[in-house]
Amino acid sequence: MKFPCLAKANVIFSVGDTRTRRRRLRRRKVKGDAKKRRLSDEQVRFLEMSFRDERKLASGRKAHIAAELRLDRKQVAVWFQNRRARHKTSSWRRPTSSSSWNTKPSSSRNATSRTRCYN
DNA sequence: AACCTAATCCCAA
DNA sequence: TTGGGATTAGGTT
Repeated sequence: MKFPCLAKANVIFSVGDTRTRRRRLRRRKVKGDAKKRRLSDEQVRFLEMSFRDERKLASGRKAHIAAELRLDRKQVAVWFQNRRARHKTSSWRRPTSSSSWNTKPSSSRNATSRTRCYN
């Protein structure tokens, strides 16, 4: 398929917090084209606007955004997912390279802060 | 089935 | 090394 360097790069290792053992695959390289990283300013602006309005994509809003910005729905979904994830955990230092998994704040993981605004 | 989270990957800056 | 788009595995709606 599209993962040339993938064939034998199938690694299995456990992720700290008990939970489950995830099988992670080394990802593709995406051939010579597609060096379209980084969304443009306009796009980010629009996305942020929508994010403030409603943290979770729903209904046709995603499709509208995607159409407006000329992006894939997938891309919009990914943006929202990353946004949510990276904002939530911006309090405690994120792992940065080695050790990663064992180093959560251990305290103040409590709470009631499961507040998701279901609209 | 589409969507989400959590973790990770990976590459440009 | 970091930022951030993309991918993965597994869970939820």
